[in-house]
Amino acid sequence: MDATERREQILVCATRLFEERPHHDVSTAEIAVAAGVARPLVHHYFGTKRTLYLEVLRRLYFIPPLSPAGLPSGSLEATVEVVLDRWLEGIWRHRNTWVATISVGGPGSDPDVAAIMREADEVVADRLIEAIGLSADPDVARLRALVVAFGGLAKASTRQWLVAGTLERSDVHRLLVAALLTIVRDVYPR
Amino acid sequence: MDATERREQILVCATRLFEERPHHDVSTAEIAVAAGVARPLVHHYFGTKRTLYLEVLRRLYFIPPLSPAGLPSGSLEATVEVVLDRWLEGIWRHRNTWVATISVGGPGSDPDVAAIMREADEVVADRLIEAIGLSADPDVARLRALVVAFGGLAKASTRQWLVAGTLERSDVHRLLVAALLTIVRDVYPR
DNA sequence: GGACGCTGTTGACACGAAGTCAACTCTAGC
DNA sequence: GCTAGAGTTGACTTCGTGTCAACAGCGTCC
Repeated sequence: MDATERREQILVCATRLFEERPHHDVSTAEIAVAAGVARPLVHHYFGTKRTLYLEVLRRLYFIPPLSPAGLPSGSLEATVEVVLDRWLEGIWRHRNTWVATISVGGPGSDPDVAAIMREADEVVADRLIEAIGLSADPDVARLRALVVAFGGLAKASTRQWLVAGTLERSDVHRLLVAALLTIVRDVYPR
Repeated sequence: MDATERREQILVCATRLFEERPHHDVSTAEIAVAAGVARPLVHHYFGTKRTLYLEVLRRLYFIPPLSPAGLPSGSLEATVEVVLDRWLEGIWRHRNTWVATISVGGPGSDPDVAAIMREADEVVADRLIEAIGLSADPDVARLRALVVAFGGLAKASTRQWLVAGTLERSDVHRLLVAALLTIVRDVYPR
C-alpha cells in the first residue's frame, strides 16, 4: 500500500480511538490492530505515540468550521446574530468532534497540547473578528485577546448545551450574542 | 511516622511535581524519592498512580478562593464589581495554582478528571450566585448553567492575563463585570 | 533473466514504569 | 520477653514503548 494512504489510515484509526477513550489507555498495539498493521509500523510513520497524538489533535482542532463566506452586511448586531447562529449550526453538525476537542484535562497536561489549543483558539478568534468586519481595526491585538477569552465562554456554554444539557441552543445563542456585543461595544473601546 | 502525616507528605510532594510537569512523565518512583520513601509505599497509600493524581486534582481545584464574607450591599452593578475584584485578587495571590488548574488538555482526557473540574466549576458558580444575592431566585438551575459558562470566560480571560500577557488585569475586570451583568440582566430573564 | 536497490513491513529484543506480594522493622500492649 | 499490628520495603511480574535487523514485493539497470 502507498505510504501516504497507510499513514492516513493509521491516523484515522488513531483519531477514532483517541476520541472515544482516554489517551493513556489507548495503546499503540491497539491502534495497530485497528489499522490492521504491525505495531512497529505505527512508530515508523509517526515516531512516538505522543507525536501521533499531537497530530490527531491538530487535525481535530482545525476541522471546526466557521463558514467565512456569505457574511451579511447590516448592523453589527444583525451580523453577530447570524455569524454565531451559523457557528452553532456547524458545532451541532460536528458535535461529536467538537465535544471531544473541548473536553478538558488538568494540571500536568501537556504543554504541546496546550500550545496546539491556543493556536487553534487564535485562528478561530481571527476568523470571528474577520466575520464581523473588525479585522482592520487598530489595536486588533487587544480585541483578539478579548475574543479568545470569549472563546472560553463559547466552549463552556456549548458544553452546557451538548454535554450537561442544562442550556438550550437558544440560550447559548442569546448568551453568546449578548456577550460578544458587550465585548465589542463596551469592553473593547479604551 | 504517623500514617496520616506520611500520606499528607506524599500528597504534597506529588502535588508539587504534578503542578510543574506533565503528569505522564512524573513517575511514582520520582514521587517516592521526593517524599523520601520507597515506591511501594506510594501505592500502599494511594492505590494507583491515577488515584493519587485525581486526589491531587481535587485538592488543587477546591483551593481556589472566593471570599464569601463581607459582601457589599448596594446596586447589582456595584456588588458585581466588588465581588469580581476580590475574586481577581484571590486569583492573583494563588496565581501559580490557578494557572495549573486551568491548563488544558485535549480529547482523550480522563472522564474522571473532567468530572472533578465540572463539580468544582459548579461549586464556584454557586458561590458567585450567592455572592451577588441571587441564590433564592426561581429557575436558579438555568442561572447556574449560565454562570458555569461564564466560568469558561473567566478562565480564558485570566489565562490571557496571567499566561499570554495579552490582557491587563483591568481589562479582565471590565470584561468579566460587563459579561456577568449582561448575563444577569439580559440573558437570564426569559 | 538475474542482480541490485528501494520502499513497505514485521518479528524479536531492550528498557522502563506500574502494580503486587511476602517479608522485615518497630512500637504498643499483655 | 512475647505477640499483634501498623508502617515499610526489596524483589518479582506484567505490560507498553521504542529500536533494530531482517524479510517481501517491485521496479531498474547490467
